Parts: sequence; C-alpha cells; structure tokens
Amino acid sequence: MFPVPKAPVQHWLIKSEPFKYSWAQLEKDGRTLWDGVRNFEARNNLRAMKEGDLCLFYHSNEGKDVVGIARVVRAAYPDPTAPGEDWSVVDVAPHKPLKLAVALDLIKSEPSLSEMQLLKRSRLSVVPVEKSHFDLILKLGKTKA
DNA sequence: GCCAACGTTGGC
DNA sequence: GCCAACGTTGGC
Repeated sequence: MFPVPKAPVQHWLIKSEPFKYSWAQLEKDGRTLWDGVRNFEARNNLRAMKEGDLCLFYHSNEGKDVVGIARVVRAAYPDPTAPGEDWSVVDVAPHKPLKLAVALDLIKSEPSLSEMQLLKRSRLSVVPVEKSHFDLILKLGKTKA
C-alpha cells in the first residue's frame, strides 16, 4: 500500500495580551480553547486550522514578542462564549517554548520578514505565517520545532 | 495615554 | 451601496 499522504502542517501566529492569557498560563493549563475572536478574517483563519498545525504564540501590547509555539489539538468548533452566534474556537496546547523570545523590533529589523502578516495586518489576532518565516522566527529564537 | 489603522455599523 | 461615525486593537 502507498502511505497515506499527510496534509502539510500549516503555520499561524496567534496573539494574546499576556495580561489576559499568557504563554505561562497556557503551559500551566496544558491546553485551552482559543476563544473570544470577534473578527471575521481572524475567525476564518481559525476555521482553516487543522489538528497538528503550529502557531507562533505572540504577546501583544506587553512584551511584544513571540514566546512559544502552540499546537492545534482540535479543529474549529463553535465558540461557547458566543452562543447562537457564528464564531469559532480551536483548542491549542503548548508545543514548545522559544529558548529566546523573538521581539517585534527584531522581526521588523529582519528584511526577509517584512512581508509577515504580523507586520502588514497588525490588528489581526490570528494570521497565517509562511513556512520560511516560521522557520526563521524559530531560528532567531534558537529553537527547533 | 495617545493616536493611527481599520473593521463594523447604521443612516440615508 | 456609499460613507460617516464609532469602537477596538496595538504600537509607541
């Protein structure tokens, strides 16, 4: 038999204000549902996520850096915090912390990262990340996926 | 705490 | 269907 072709892992970046929900909290919880997204484009990105996809975990406002990698452990389902409305959540778990946090300043100073949606669509809380960008962030963070 | 960017809403 | 007003996000 031929091996079943595995769907390629997709890469994302999810933002949270550490005040509201930090990487440390995710590590403590072991798993969480990524709720509260109330933007159509961000929601559609959530819905495009598959189990096993990897997400850069970014602290907005405070920190302003990528601090870890989260893994999607359950694909999109209705957001329980908005009953009757058309919003979605996914479940994520900590995959690996970055050895070095990668600051927004550093990302901005890296010419090959200038096309990142994080920079171009700074107000979107869930954005896709190209694999080459994802790999470079990990490299800057001295971490292997 | 300010402000720019920008998505969303509602009046017309 | 346009567009002004408004609210929110997030960098500075």
